[in-house]
Amino acid sequence: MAGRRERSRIPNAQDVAKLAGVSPSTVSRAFVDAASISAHKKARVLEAAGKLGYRPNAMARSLRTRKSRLVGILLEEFTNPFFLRTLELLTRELQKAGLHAIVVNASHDISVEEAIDLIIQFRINALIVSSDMPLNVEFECSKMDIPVVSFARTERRIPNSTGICLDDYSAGYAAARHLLEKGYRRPGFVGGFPDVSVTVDRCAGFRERLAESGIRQFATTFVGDNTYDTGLAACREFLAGSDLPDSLFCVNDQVAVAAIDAGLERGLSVPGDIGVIGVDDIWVTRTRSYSVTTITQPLEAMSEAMAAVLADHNSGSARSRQTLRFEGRLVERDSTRREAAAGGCESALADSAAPAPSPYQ
Amino acid sequence: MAGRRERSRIPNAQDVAKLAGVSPSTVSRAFVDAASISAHKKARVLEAAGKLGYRPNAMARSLRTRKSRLVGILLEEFTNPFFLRTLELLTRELQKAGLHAIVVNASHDISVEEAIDLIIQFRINALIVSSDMPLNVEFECSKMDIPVVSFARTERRIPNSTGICLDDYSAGYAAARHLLEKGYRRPGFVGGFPDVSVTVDRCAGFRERLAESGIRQFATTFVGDNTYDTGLAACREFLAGSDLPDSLFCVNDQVAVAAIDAGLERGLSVPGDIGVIGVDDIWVTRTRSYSVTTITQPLEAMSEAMAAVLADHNSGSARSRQTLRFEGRLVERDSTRREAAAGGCESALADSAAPAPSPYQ
DNA sequence: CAAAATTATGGCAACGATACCAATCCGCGC
DNA sequence: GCGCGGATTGGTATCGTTGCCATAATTTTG
Repeated sequence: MAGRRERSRIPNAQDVAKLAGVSPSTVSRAFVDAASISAHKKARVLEAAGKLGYRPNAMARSLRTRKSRLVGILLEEFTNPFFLRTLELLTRELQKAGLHAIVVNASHDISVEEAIDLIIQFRINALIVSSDMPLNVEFECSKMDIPVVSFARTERRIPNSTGICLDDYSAGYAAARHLLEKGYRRPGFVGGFPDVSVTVDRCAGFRERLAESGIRQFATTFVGDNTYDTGLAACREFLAGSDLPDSLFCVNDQVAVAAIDAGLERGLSVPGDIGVIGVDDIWVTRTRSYSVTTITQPLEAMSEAMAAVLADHNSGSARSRQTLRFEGRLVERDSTRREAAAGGCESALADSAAPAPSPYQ
Repeated sequence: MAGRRERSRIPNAQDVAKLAGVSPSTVSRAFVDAASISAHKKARVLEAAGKLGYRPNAMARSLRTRKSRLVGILLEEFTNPFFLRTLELLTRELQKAGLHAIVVNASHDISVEEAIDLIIQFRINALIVSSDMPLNVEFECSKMDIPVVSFARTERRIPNSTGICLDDYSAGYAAARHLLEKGYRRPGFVGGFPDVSVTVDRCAGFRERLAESGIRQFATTFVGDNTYDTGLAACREFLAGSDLPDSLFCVNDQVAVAAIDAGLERGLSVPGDIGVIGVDDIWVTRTRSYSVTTITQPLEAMSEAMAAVLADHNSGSARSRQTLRFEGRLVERDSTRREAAAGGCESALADSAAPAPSPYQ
C-alpha cells in the first residue's frame, strides 16, 4: 500500500469519455444545452461524470469558446448598502444566466487602471462600472472588445454607451416638488462629488422644479464621497452658517442621515426646522429614529435589465447601446412629514399634479 | 476600402513575439516576475506588447499552470454593511496579491450546491464561506482540491478547517461583563439562527460571564436572518411580554438597532430602561440617534490574514489548517451609557479586571 | 424499398499560454 | 585559446475543452 502514489487527479472529459464508452466530443455535448446528442448517450455520460465527480473546466472552455462567462464589476462605494443590494440582485440574475461577477475594488488609493488591467486578462464579457472612471479605461476595454455598462452613473463623454440608472433628473425634480408641496420654501441641495453624473443630474432636476416656482437661488454643498462620516463633517459646516435652508435634498440616504444628525446637533428639529429627503431607500431610512423620506430605485427591474444586457453582450448580439433610465418612487416618511398626516404614504414620482419631466427619452 | 475585412484580432503572445523578434516563450517570461530574462529583451517585449495592446490571456495561463488566481466568496447577508466592508478589504488585499474574487450569491432561495457547482468549474483556488453551508459542498470542494476558508463562522463538523473569525466566545463574555459593569442585572440575548456558530459561541461566552455572577437564567430569542426588518419583528415580540430584560446583547448591530427601535416603540428608554450592545461597528452605530455600544472586529487584520492564507493556498504550500480567532474591541456609546460619563471610551476586551477567556487556543 | 434528409458521433486541430528540455550565449579562469 | 558553469533563449508538447468536418446512424420521404 505504501507505493500507492495514485494521485487522484481531477477527472477530465477524456476520463469520462473512457468510462462512458464515448468520445470526448460527446462528453462535451452532454454539457452543452443546445448540442445535438441522443438522450441515451447523454444520460450515460452524465452518469459517468457523476461517478467520477467530473466538472467541465471553465478555463479550457473559455479559452476555446472565447467567452469567459465572467463579468467584472467595478465598485467604489463599499460603505453604501445600496451597492450591496445591487450586488445581491445582480449576482442573483447573473447566476441565473450562468454568468459570474468578479468584484474589482476601485476605492480611494487603488489604481483603477491597474485593477482593470488585471481583470481584462480574464477576458471578461463585460465590465460594469458604478463609479467614476478615467476615460482611458473605457478605451482600453474597447480595444479588447469588452463592453462597458454604466450602473447608477452616466458616461457623457462616450456617445453611445450602455447604461442603467435612475432617472436622476426626474428624481431631483420630484424631490423639489415634494419639498415645495410640504411647504418648504428654501430648499437646499447636498451633492457628492460635483462632477459626477448622479449629483449633476439630480441637482439639475431639482433646480428646474424650484425655478418653476420662482426660486432661482438655493444653497448647495458637495460632500465628496457619499459616506456618512464625510457627509456629517460637510453638513456640519454647511449648517454652521446663518441664513439656513429649511430643507435639504441629499444625493443619497447616507448623506441624508448625516444631514439630519448635523441638523440635530445644531438644535434644529426635523422635519420642523429642516426637512430632509434622500435617495436609495436603504434600511436605515426605515428606522424609527430616522424615518427618512427617500426616493426608491426599482432595483429588481434594474438588475434584471442589466443581466439581460450582459447576457446579450455575452451571446454576441450587438444590441444598440443606450442608457435605460428607471423611474424612482418617492416614499414619504417622517423627515418631511410636517402636517399631522397619519400612516405611510407612497407615491409614484408622477402621482402629483404634473409628471416629473425628463430631458432624456 | 470596402473589402477591408481586417478584423482587428486581440493580439496574443505570438504576435508580440513576432514584433519584438523573439520567441513566444520569451514573451511569456517577460510577464512572469520570477522568470529569467535579460533586462534588454524584457524591455523590448514590453514595448512591443504596449504597442499592440497585448495582455496575457488569463484563461490560457490558468489552464496551463492549473492556478486560476480566482477565489470564490460565498455571501449570504448582503444587507449587512459588515460584509460589504469585509468585501472591500478582502478584494483590496486580494488585488495586491494578484488574486480576484468571484462573488457567489447564496441568499435565501438560491441553491448553494448549484452555485458552487458553477464556480468550481473555474477551478477557483479557494472558497471563502461566510454563511452556513451544506456539508456536502465542503465535500465537493475537497474532491476538487479546493480549500474552504470560513469567514466569520466556524465549521465544527470538519476537524481541521481553515477559518478566520472574531473570538466570538470572548466577545460574548465581554458584552456580558460590560452590561454587568454598567449595573444591568437582567441581561438578555438576541441571536440569529440558533444553530449558527456566531450565535452559539457569542451566547456561550455571554452565558459564562453571567454565570460567574450567579445569573443562571436569561431571556433569549432568535431572530433568524440578521437583518433589521426581521430583527425588528422578532424584537417586538420579544419585548411584548412582561418580566423584561433590562439589557440586550444582540448578535450584530443591525439587530441591535432593531432592538432599540422595538424598545422605543414600547416606551422603553435607552439606555435607561434597556441597554443595548451589538457587534460589528457598522456606521449606523455611530449615528447620533442610535449611538450603539458595540464590539468592533479588527477587519483589516482579518482581511490581511485571509489574503495571506489564500495566497498561501495559491502557491500550493500546505500550511496547517486552523481557525484564527481575533480579539474584538468594545466601543462604548450611548446605548449602554447610564452614568454621566463624558466622552467616548474605547477599551480592549481585556482592559477590565479579568481578561475575557477563550475556550479555544 | 431506395434515396434523401436529418441527426448523432468520432477524429482532429486549435484556443493561448507555460513547462520542460535542449541549445546557445556569455564571462571567466587556466 | 579552450573549456566550463550559469544565465538566456528557442522549440515543442501540453493543459482541457470545443469547433469543424466527415462519417455513421436514423428517420423521413418519394
